[in-house]
Amino acid sequence: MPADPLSAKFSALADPTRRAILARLCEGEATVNDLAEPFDMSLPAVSKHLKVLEKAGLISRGREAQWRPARLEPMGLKGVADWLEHYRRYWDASFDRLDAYLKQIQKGDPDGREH
Amino acid sequence: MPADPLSAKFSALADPTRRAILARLCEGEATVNDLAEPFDMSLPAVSKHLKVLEKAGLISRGREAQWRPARLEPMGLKGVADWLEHYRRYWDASFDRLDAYLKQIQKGDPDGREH
DNA sequence: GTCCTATTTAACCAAGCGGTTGACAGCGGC
DNA sequence: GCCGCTGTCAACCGCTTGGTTAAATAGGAC
Repeated sequence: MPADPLSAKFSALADPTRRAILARLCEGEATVNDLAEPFDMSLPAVSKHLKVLEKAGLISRGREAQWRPARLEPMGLKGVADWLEHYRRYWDASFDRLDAYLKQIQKGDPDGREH
Repeated sequence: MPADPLSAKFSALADPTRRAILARLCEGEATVNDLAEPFDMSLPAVSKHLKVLEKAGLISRGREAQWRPARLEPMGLKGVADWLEHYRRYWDASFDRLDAYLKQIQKGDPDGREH
């Protein structure tokens, strides 16, 4: 893990291929070949993606004969979730306002003149 | 917003400077000069960071005379939170196991032989 | 108009990223 | 030992990123 784990995690997640790999790993362990199968991409490319995910602490890898299965690292995303949690109140509040507005419309007050 | 909003958001968040800017904007609107003040960085650099955040839908900007104040876009992070939510059960489960293990230790069963 | 402040644009640069191909290493089967 | 499979390493390439400086734009004050 680098000096700034949070940046590493966000950066790792900023790629659709890597997010798809994570989604696939929710179903259980997988080899590099398994993971590469859905993508139009060479094996070394997938291997690099796995290394990024591993360095970010989002997956871990085992060794069974010539296979190096990858698995989800369950606590990996917790740091991201904790960071996000500080901001939850902003979109919650915003959603509440939107919700109130929609209820106002239903009452036949589309301009929100009531407030 | 680009073709892949989620990637744009994660990518925008993968920079400590930009996360610090978001944190600062929690306290309210701020001008580019305000935002640049804590950083050892030129103004155009901050301006670029703001553009990244804006394109990711995490902030929006106004126009008041020659100032272009930035403010938090409340719903901006919701997409990220929704994506993360799918994975919550993984770290929750992991935490529960850790919790159970700690309780086991307290009971004087450090090797977890009970299970 | 002229000056001052706030901010963006343009051009540039070094470093990193995402991909490729080709060679190499680990391991089981024969 | 040798083949075949799985995976990584190394070198390379084009594009993006995060920063710089210098010049341009926008708007208020005078």
